[in-house]
Amino acid sequence: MRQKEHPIALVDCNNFYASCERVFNTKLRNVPIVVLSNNDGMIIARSNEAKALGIKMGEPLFKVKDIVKKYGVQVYSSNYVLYGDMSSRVMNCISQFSPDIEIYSIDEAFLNLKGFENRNLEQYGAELRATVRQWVGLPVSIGIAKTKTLAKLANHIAKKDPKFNGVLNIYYEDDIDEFLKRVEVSDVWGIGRQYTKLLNNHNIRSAYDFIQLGDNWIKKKMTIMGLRTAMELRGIPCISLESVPAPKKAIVSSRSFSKLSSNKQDIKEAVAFFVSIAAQKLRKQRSNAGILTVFLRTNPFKDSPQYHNGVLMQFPLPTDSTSEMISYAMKGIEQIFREGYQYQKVGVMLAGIIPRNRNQYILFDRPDREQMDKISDIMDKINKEMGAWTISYAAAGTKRDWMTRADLKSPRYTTNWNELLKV
DNA sequence: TCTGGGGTCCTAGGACCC
DNA sequence: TCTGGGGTCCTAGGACCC
Repeated sequence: MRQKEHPIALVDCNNFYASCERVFNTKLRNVPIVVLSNNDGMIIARSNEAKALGIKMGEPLFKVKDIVKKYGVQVYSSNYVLYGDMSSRVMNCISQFSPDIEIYSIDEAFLNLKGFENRNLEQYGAELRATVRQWVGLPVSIGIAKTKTLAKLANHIAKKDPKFNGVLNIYYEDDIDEFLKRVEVSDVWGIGRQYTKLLNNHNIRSAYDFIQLGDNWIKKKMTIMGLRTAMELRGIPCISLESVPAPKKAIVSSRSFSKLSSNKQDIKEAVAFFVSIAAQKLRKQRSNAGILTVFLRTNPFKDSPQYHNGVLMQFPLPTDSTSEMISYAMKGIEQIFREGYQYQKVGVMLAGIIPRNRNQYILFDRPDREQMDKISDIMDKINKEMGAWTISYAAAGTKRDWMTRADLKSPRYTTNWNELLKV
C-alpha cells in the first residue's frame, strides 16, 4: 500500500522583484511598478497595480512607453544583489517553520510538513505569512496540499482570491474538484504554451478537464512528464522534495551587449569575462568541467544580416581553471568569429561536469596543474573578501563598455554600506 | 532607438558495435 | 541481386520552469 501523503506547502513571494523595490521606498506603496530584464529590455516583474494596467510579462519596455507615461509607472532595472539578499532573508525566516525545505527558486520554497498533520495547517500558514511580512517586509502566498503540483495550484488560487487571505490549504479536502475546476490548464505547473494549445484544441480548459483524460493519451502526447503532472493533480505524489540542491550539470554565462558590436577584441573580452564567471560558479560547487562551448549571435529582431554559431571544445582533462578555459575559449572565438556582422550576444557554457578531485590526475597531467589550482583559489578568495572583480584576468578587459545597461537601478540597500537607506 | 538569463528533463534518430 | 536484431552512447531539438 502507498504511504500516506504528507502535507507539502509552497511559499511564494508575491511579485517578488517589484515587492523588493517597495520594501525600501515608501513612496512606492499602491503605485504601479515594473522591473526590467538585463539590459533594460523587457518587463520581468510587475506589481498588482501594473498588472491591472494591462502590462504583460515579457513585454518589451518600448511597447508600453505610453502606459508608463500616462499612469506614472515606476520603472526599475533589475537589482540582483538586492533580490538575492532579500531572498535569503525570506528563506531563513521560512526555515524556522519546517526543518525540511527545498528552495525552489529565488522567490519560492517547498516545505515538507510531515508530522504537522494534526496541527491547524491554515493557522500555521497564516503565522508563517505574518512572520515573513514582519521580519522581511514582503508579502507571500501559501498553498498546502498532498503534492507539489497541488500545492502550486492552491498557492495560485490563494494569490488570486482575496477571500483566502493568502493561504489556501486543500490537504484535508476529500473532494478538490471545485478547486481543480477554477484553475485554467495553462496555469498548472508543468503545462506551458505548447501543451496549452494542444489541450485547448481538444477542448480541455481547466485542471479538472485535464485529469479526466486517459493516461495513454497524456503520455503519448505529453511524454512521461505530462503524465506525472496529471498524477500529481490526482493527489498522487510523483515529484519529491529535494532539500539538498543537486550540483549543476551545465553552467551558462552570457549576456546581451549594451550596444551591438562587430569588434573582435570586444567579443574576446566579453567571452573571457563570461568564462571567469562560469568557472567561479564551477569551483564554488567543487566540480570540474570537461566541455566548453562558446557561442555568439547577431540580433534576431533586426533585419540586418544574421549569423549565429557555436563551437564545442573538449579539455584534455576536466578542469576548473579559469586561465585554461580562457585559452580554449579564445581559440573557439577564432574559429567562429566572422567579420562584418553586428553581434548582439556572446556566451559560454560549461558541460561534462563531474565532481572535483584535483589530485587524481596530477601524475598524468601537465605539471603546472597544481600551480593553476593555487592561482584560482587565491583569486577567488581575494574577490570574495574585497569585492567581485578586484582581481581578474587581463583577457577579460577592464573597460567593458559592452557591458549590460542598467540605468534605472535602485541602490543595494541591504548589502552595500554606501547605499544604506538614509532615515 | 529599445525584445533576459539560467536552468531541467525527455525523446528521436544517428553512429557504432557485436 | 539477397541485406537481422539488439544493444549503447551521444546529440539536437523541443518542451518546461523561474
